[in-house]
Parts: sequence; C-alpha cells; structure tokens
Amino acid sequence: MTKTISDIAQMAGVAKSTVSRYLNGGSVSAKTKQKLERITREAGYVPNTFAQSLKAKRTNLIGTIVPRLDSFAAAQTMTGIDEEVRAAGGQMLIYNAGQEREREIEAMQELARQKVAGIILMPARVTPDHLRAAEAAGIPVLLVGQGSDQLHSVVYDDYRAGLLMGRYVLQQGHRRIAYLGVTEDDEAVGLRRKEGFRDAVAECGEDCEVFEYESSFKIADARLAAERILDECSPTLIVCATDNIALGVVKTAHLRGLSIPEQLSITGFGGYEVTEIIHPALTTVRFPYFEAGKLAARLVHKLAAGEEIEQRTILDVEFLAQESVDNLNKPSV
Amino acid sequence: MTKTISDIAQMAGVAKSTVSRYLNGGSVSAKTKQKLERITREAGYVPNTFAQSLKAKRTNLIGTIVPRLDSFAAAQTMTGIDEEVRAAGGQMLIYNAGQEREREIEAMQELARQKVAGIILMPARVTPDHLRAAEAAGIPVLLVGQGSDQLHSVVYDDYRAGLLMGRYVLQQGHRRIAYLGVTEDDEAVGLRRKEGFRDAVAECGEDCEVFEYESSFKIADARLAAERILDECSPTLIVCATDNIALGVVKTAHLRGLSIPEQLSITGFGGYEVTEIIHPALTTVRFPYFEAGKLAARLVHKLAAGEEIEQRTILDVEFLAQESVDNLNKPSV
DNA sequence: TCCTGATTTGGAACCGGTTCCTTTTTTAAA
DNA sequence: TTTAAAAAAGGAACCGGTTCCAAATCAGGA
Repeated sequence: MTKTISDIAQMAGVAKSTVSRYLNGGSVSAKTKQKLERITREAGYVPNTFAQSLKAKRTNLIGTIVPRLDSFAAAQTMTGIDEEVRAAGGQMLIYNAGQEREREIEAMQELARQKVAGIILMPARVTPDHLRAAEAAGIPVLLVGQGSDQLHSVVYDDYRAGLLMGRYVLQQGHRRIAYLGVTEDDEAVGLRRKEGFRDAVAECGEDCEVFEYESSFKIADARLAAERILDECSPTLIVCATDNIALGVVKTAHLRGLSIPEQLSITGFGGYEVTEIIHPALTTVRFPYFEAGKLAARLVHKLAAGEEIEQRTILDVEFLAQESVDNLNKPSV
Repeated sequence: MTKTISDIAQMAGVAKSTVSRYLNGGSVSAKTKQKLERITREAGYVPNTFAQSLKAKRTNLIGTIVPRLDSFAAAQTMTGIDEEVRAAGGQMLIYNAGQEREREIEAMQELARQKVAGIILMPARVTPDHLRAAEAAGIPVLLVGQGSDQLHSVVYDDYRAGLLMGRYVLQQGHRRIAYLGVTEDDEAVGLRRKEGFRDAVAECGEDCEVFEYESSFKIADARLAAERILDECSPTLIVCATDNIALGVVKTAHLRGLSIPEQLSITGFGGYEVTEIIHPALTTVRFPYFEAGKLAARLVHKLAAGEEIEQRTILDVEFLAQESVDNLNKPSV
C-alpha cells in the first residue's frame, strides 16, 4: 500500500518531522539526507495532497469557469491558462457552466470550497450576483472577456475591433450594410463592437445606411437572421458580431446561390481557425484568446500572492483582411 | 472567517461528532437536528473538502486526460463526461496532455496522487508505459477512442466507418481514389478506418485504383499532402482520415480553382459541426463523441464502485452523405 | 416505580501531513 | 579541554473532518 510519512520515518529511524523537513528543504544533515533520498525513492513515496492542503489551507489549483467547452474562444483561452499555470507548477481545474448564469455562481462557490488559489471567470455578463459570489469566495477572481468596475479583468479592445472593421468596409465602398449583432446584455460583444462600428460610420461622413439586426450566438439562429436580412434590406455587406454568426450567414448565402463576395460581402469577429479554411476566407478581427489565457493565469497568480495589478488590462486586436469583402471601388472590368 | 465543525459544535453546545452525524444523516434527535439546521445555515458553514478527503481517502472527482483542449472531438467528449459526472454529484478534472505521450503518463500519476475516483484517457496510442502507469495508479482507467486488451475502453467502430465510406464512394462511381490517412501508430484512426475502406474496395470486385498517402492531423500538413496528391495522381476523389484533414484538402482544391465536387470529390471522418457549414457540405461519418463521453463517465463510475463492465464497448457510427462527393453515374446533361 | 433496550450524545482516536519549540549533537572558538 | 553558538533531530500540537465505542438519556413494559 501507499506509504505515509510516518512509514518513511520509521524505515529511516528518524522522526516524521525530520522527513517533512527533508522533503521541504529544511535543515537536515548530509547523512540523513542521503538516507532519506534512498528510502523515499525505493518506497515510491508520494505525499498525500489532502493532508498537505488541509494544513496549508490552500492549493496551487487555478479554477477556470467557462461558458462552454466546445467553443473556439474558450478552448484557446483554456489552453493559454493551462500552459501558464503548469509552468508555475500549478494545475488548472475547469468548471463548465454550460451557458447558465446560475452555474457560474455555483461554480465560484464550489471552487472556493475547494480552496483554489484563484478563479478565472469568462462570463457573458457580469451581474450583481457575480460580484457577491466573488466577494464571498474570499479568493481572487479575474474576469476574461468582460470588464467590471469591481473586479480585475483582462478584456479585448472590442470597441477598436468594431472601429477597424467599420473603417475597412467603408473604405471598400460599402454604403448599404446590415449589422448582425447579439444582445446588448453582453457588453463586450453586443455593445462595444457595435459602438466602434457606429463611430466608424459616423466619422466617414458620407451617407451610409446601416440596418441593425440581432441573433443569438448559435449558427442555426444566424442562418435564420440572414434569411430575414436578405429578404428585407438586401445590403452589399453583412457585418456579423462573431465568426460563428458569420459562418451561418455564409451558409445561407451559399444556399441562396449568392456568390461571396461578389454578390454579398460578409465579415466576422474572432479570428477562429476555420475562417482561413473556408472559401472564401473570412475577413475578421483576430482576438488574442490564447494570450489572454496566459496573461490571465499570470495575473491571477499575482493576485493570489497578494500583489497589486491593474484593474483592467486591455488586449489589442488585429484586423485580418481576407477574401470575403468585395472592393466596390475597383474599376469594373 | 470560515467556520469549522468545532465552531458549529460549540455554538450549538454539542460535540463535534454530533454535528458530523447531523451532516451525514446519522441518528440525531429532532430537536438537535433543528438547532443545527439553523446554526449551520446562519453561520454559512461549508465542510472542508480536504479534511473530508483525507479521512475518506478518495474524492468524487473524475480525471479526464485529453490530447488537446481545442479539438472538436475532445470538446464534445469532455462535455459529455462533464454532464454525466455532474449528474452523479461529482466533478470532472481536466488534464491537458498537449499531444505529448509523456504528459499522459505524468497526468495519470498526478491524478492518482489527487485520489480521483477514476481516470478517462483519450490517447492517440496505447503504449506499455500507459499500461504500467494505469496499473500503478491503482484506480480505474478507461480509454476512449482507442482499445486495449488490458484496459477497459469505449471505442468507435472505425472499421465500419471506413467500410461505409468505401462502399458509398464506390457506389457513386469513383474508381481512382486517393486515401489520405495518418500514421498507423494510431490504431483507430490510422489503421481501422483504412482497413474498412480497403475491404470495401475488395468486395466491390471491380478494378479500382487506390493511392495511399499520409499526413499529420494538422490542417497545414493536409494542405501540403493535397498538393502532392493532385500533382501526382489526379484522382476523382480524396478520402481523408479526419474532417480536419478534409478541410485542408478542400482549401487546397479551392486555391487551385478546382470545383467541389464536380472536379474533385472529398470526404472526411468525424462529423464536426463545421462540415455542414462549409460549402459544399462535407460527406463524412459522424462519430458519437458526446455520447462516448457520457457513456465513459457512467462506466468509470461503475468501475470505481467495483462493478464489472464489458472490456470494450463499441459505439456505432453514422454515415452522412452530403454534397462533397460527385455521383459519377449520373447521366451527363 | 424500576428495569431493559433502543436512541442520542460525548470523547477520543485517527487520517497524513506541517510547524513550533525543545533537546541533543556537532562544530568552532577560546 | 572547556564553552558557546549553530546545526540537527525529536516530540507534540494542529489542520478539520469521520468513526468507533462508551456513557447518558429516553421510551415503553412489567
């Protein structure tokens, strides 16, 4: 059976406090050190994590709460967190909230119970309940993707993403545009991106019709929304609030026999891997999900160590011009 | 401060053993029960997991080892596991092996150390090292996706997937086919699928040229392989061992200006969500990743409870005819 | 009212480590 | 050789629960 520290102590003929000291780098004579080295190795001794944590009252676990496991953004972020946490000798505990706000709260309580060193939360929206739960948890909570005045956060520059996208498509000559967004409850994705886009339209000065629509994050819903848009206002371009929504719109366009980008231009936001793979490649804005994960892990470690960090860290985004937007200024052949 | 069981006992004027009994449904008088109900609630008492686990020598955690976090198959499987584990009142601990075999071994040791109730492992390949580590872990280990004579497993019917695909494309009239596979070290994906496909060719009886190529799982590599295939043997169809590989081939075809499926037919395996979204939709075989996850969770729970289960559970696959394969039998217009 | 058996309760040991404090041993200086 | 200081080792308490066993309380029957 698995050995305990007392077993080792007995085998070595020393007190268990000595073994503990040996294991944790305390003052032990060279002779004893050597003997214990051999014995622990031969016995295959591994300390019991619970006993350690019980005494230490904390772990080196970082809890990550994600809205779902099968999303590109979540997967990239988790990978980034994992890489950094592992490098720091810790481990990442993933909690899947399944897109339900209640379960995000529940997850914070549960993670606090498990005495994780810190929590990284990727919420769709920050509610007072979140703040209360974060407060009650008594451990650092870091938001990713959404900001808050109360909690520390790592956010993307959603406003700039919208602005860059707006400037680009206007510069390509589009003046009849549908904006397919998501609920404004989602401040980052629903609101900021749209604001940036609107401001780009405003600063352009010229006449430009923008029709605003709304969809959920699901591809199927995006397809339906696209049907409505095409029926109602036949724009030259549909700007979609996420790459997934854009994929749905692309599908609908294909089904209607519209060629992209000649008959309909489409853009997304996100920079999912698939956007370069599909044909035509999707013009989008790349969000540094992976980097955000790494950064979040570093920051939450700092918080756990009691260090001060900036309230809000804003990560820059990168505009990616690809093939799905037609240049309406080009001389006709 | 967080309360301990002794605090509660003191507040209630009883021994801590009584509180423990109350919490775990032991024999407690109605009066005491009532009092403790109130006090634990008011004090917001939550038991310390470590102390519990230290005594119990086990947890209700299920450890899941995945090759990577950002893969469709892994995400679906994890979601399935999570759903089932949560329903059973447990929790899933995810360990990302980052596609490195060593880290799979390391993960098993680490999870054993953390006394998880069982391990679900999704390996690319089962090596003697895996078997040794599973043995040493002393807790149930269940494989998903790859079988083994030594360990319990949930596998897909890869052979049948290959067979169905082969029969279908032959029936569509293809006789000059490239099979773009992966290393045979991967028994399920690299070997079984190909064997099924070969047998379909054999049973067809007619003359049929099959050119076999190999790629990694990466889209970029698949694109390069596609270039070689198109240069070397100009088949009417490329059968790809995974949907991701197929996506790479589709991309290359598009870049070369080949229209799909008229000039080149392409198929995949997997049933990733994106295969229905791209245009033309990819003909593929759907693998029940989500269901496999749910089943795996149930089975590993049974193993943890000491129940007997079948050595190998084979899950059926579903052929999905979509648009990316041309019917060469159709009368030319 | 007293006795017996069933229920409740309290006390102590234990799970496997860490840490503080004291005692013993070693080392070096006087 | 003696002595003081430093290094090493031992012992016990503690972290926060669970569980076993003995003691106390309660109920019902004689």
